[in-house]
Amino acid sequence: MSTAAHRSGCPINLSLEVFGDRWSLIILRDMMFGGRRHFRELLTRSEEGISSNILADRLKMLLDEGMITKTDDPSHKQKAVYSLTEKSIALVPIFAHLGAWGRRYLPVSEELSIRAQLLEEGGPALWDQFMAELRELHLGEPAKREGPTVAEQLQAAYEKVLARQAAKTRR
Amino acid sequence: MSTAAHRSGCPINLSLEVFGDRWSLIILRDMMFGGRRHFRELLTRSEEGISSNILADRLKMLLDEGMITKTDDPSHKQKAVYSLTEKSIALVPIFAHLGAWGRRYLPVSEELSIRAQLLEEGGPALWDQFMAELRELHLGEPAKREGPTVAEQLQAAYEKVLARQAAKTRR
DNA sequence: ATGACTGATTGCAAATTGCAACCAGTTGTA
DNA sequence: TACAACTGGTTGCAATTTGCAATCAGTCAT
Repeated sequence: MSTAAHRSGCPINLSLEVFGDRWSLIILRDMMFGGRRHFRELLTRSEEGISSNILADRLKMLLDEGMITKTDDPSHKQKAVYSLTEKSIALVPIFAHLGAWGRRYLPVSEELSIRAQLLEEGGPALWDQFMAELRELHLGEPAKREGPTVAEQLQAAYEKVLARQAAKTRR
Repeated sequence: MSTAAHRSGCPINLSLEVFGDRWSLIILRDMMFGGRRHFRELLTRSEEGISSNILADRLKMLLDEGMITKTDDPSHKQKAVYSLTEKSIALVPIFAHLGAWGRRYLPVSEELSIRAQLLEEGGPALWDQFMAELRELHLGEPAKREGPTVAEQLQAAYEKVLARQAAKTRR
C-alpha cells in the first residue's frame, strides 16, 4: 500500500484524498472538540455511531498520513493515546468554516451547533487561541494562557444549552 | 430516497453528509474555478478523470441538495447548463482554506496550486470579490466591477506558470 | 478467579465505485 | 439527404468499501 498514485496534484483534490470521506473529519472533530484520545472513547461516545472496524481503519490511515500520532498510555499496557499533529491542528479554520456553513444551510440541532456558533463569532483570533491550546495539549508546547480556555468556553456553552433544553422539556 | 435520516444534527457531520466524498467538491471546484457548466465539460476536462455514471449521480445529488441548478441551453435542445447556487458559492472560503492547507502539507503540483496560492494571499477580501463574480455569473446578479475579474487573474497566473514550465522544458 | 475493559479483528451481506460499452436525440457539415 | 460528431446521460458487471454483529486475546481491579 501507499503506492497508490494521486489522481492529480491539485491541492483540493489531494486534501480530499486524505479526508474526503464520511468519517475521517468526524474522528478528528471528536479529538479536537470532544477531547477524545482513546479508541474506546471515539467508538462509544461517537454521536454518529462509527463502527469499530471503520474506526480502526481510519485511525491507521490518519496515522499513515501524519494527521495523528499514537503513543502508549502509562496507566494501562493495552491503552493507546491518540494525539493530533500540527498538520491536523491546521484544519481548525476549515472546521470553523464547515460549522458555520452547516449552521447556515443545514438542519442542525441547537445543542450540537452552539460550539460552531461560538467558533464562528470568535473568528480567526479565537481559532488561533484554540489551535495554541491544542498544540499545548497534543504536542506538549508550553502554555501561555489567561482566563478560561477556548475548550472550556465551548464546553460551558454546550452544557448551558443542554440545561436550558432540559428545563424547557420539564415545563 | 431523501428519506434517509441524518446521522446527527452536528453542522460538521451534516456538511459531510452533503459533500463528504471524493467527488462532490471536485465537481463544484471545476464549476467554480474551471468555468465548467456542461456535463461534457465536467466529464472530459476533469483533471482527476471522473466517470460518467458517478458524474451523473453526483449532479443529481447536488441538484437535490440545492447546491446547483440545471437549466436548458438555448443553443442546443439536449444541452443543459449547470449553475452554482448561493449555498455552494458560500463554500468559497472553505475551498480557499482547503487549497491553502493542501499546498502546505501535501505534494501539490506547481501549476495546479498557483490559483490556491493567489486565493490564499488575497485573503477574505479577494474571496468576497470572487463570490460576487460567481453570483453575477451563476445567479444573474448585476455586476459592479473595476479592473480584471478574480477569475481572469487566476487564469492568467495559471497560464503564466504553464508558459514558464514549457520554456523550462524546452531548454 | 472472575468479570469488565483494552484496542482491535473477522465474517458476511449490502451498498458504492469504477470501467467500458452503449444509447437515443440533436446538430453541423458534406 | 446522409453522416459523423456531439448532447446528457444509462446499463451491465466486477471490484472495492461499508456497516453490523460477533468475537478475541491481553490487561486490570476486585
